[in-house]
Amino acid sequence: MIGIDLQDKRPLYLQIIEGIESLTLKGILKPNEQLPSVRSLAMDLSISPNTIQRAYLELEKRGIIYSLSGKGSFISENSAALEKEKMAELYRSLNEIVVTAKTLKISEKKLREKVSEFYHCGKVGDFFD
Amino acid sequence: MIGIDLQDKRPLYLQIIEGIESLTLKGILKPNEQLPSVRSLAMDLSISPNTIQRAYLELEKRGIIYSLSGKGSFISENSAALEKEKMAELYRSLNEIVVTAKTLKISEKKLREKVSEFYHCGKVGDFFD
Amino acid sequence: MIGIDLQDKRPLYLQIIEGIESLTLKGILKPNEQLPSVRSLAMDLSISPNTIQRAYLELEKRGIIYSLSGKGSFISENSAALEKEKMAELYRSLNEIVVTAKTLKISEKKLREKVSEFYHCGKVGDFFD
Amino acid sequence: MIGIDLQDKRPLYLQIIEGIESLTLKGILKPNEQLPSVRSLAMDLSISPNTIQRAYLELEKRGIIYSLSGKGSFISENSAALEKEKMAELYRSLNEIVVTAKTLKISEKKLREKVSEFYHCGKVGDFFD
DNA sequence: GTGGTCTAGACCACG
DNA sequence: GTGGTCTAGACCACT
Repeated sequence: MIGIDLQDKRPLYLQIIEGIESLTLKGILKPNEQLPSVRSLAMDLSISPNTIQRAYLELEKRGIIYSLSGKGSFISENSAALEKEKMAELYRSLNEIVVTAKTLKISEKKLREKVSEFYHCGKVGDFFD
Repeated sequence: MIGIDLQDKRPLYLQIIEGIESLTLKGILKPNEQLPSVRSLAMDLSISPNTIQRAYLELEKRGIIYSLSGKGSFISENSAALEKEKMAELYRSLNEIVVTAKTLKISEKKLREKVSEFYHCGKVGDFFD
Repeated sequence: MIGIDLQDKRPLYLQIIEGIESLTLKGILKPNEQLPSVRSLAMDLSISPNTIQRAYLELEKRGIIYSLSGKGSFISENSAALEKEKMAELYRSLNEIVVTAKTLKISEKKLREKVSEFYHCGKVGDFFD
Repeated sequence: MIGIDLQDKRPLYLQIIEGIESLTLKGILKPNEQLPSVRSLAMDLSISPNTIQRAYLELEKRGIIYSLSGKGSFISENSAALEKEKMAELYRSLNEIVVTAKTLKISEKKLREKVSEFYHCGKVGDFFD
């Protein structure tokens, strides 16, 4: 379900978080759906259960999932909040890029063209499947 | 000339590198201009000379500056190369963002509008003064 | 595994880099094999961990090794690239020597004879054991 | 007469030494010929007289030149010694290269071919004129 | 004075 | 335990 890249410089627990967030955004993981247990996911990905635990804890803190002791972890219902958060983050990045582009004297027109180009034939570098 | 942000998560030496690259791109630092010495910049920024040294070393390997033992460090001449490098990097980031935007179901139109908006009233998050 | 020579004029970190590159070329270090940790190698060689760290960092930038924070450092897989790089470097040196030999009026024949001589009974000045 | 390269990593005084040695080897500077004075050569090359002084001192120690106080510096007569020294140095380098070539599994035949190739069409990277 | 190398500590995030 | 960053000193060669 989630793919992790050991060569990736980002910490493993973050890759897992982003993987689950991504699956939730795409609607593959639905509200109240049960996540794999810490131990089984650790087995699947061949990494330490500690790392999974940490990811689940952080996801709970972010409100993406909720855990019921003895029962497991589940996707929470407020996926709308997640979506808003992600969009805000994306616009912040976009703003930064546009500002940098200006200092590089890239025209607004050129920038908008590039957006369209990438929108239709952008190569994906996705980490999840 | 260069400001550093201790709150920033990025390592100090990277902030210095990007600061000097930025000043070079903006034409504030001109080819063959002498940079502050390792020690004096360290004093100015109240950080260890070692950290400055590391930044200068990396800048030299990137071809942004050249250092002469016993004389000082200087901006190198091929700043055109730097500009191209930075543009490639920027387009890579933009591509990534556009792809993410698609998965968030943001329309191409909306994206282009945001670009224009940021282009004209983008708040700057600059590191220099 | 690696020996360093304090008498050698070249900086320690370079000796370490070349030591590991050499062991990799010779196939003694294999792809994905784990290197000694920064601290343990520092202890072994009785030098500062900082110096090892610097060498590992440079090796990673050269693509010889990859480092995973919290896990360790490993030989990377594209050792073919390393071999090509080393060969180009060697031919460059050889070219320089031949040119110098010409200014010293050493004949082509003499030079080729010397090559054969060294090829069969060349004394090694190796840094490893 | 001598060209120096400020960008070259080798110290200036060494570049001057090698420049004069090279001119001597080529027969351009003849035994007992007077060298430019420290001050005038410093002017010519736009560098500090200290640096020239250091080069001349070292050349005298090596027996390449001799100085008469109040009269100037002159090429000494034993240029044969210089030539032998340079040849020994060259063969040492060649030996080193051949040994390295063996570890790279370059055949003796290939190496001899390369020598001939470079001998006839070697691109020069000379520092003197 | 300059850059280049090195030491012997330290703290952090990660697994 | 690991690598990554940083400090506050030091010494060297060079100009």
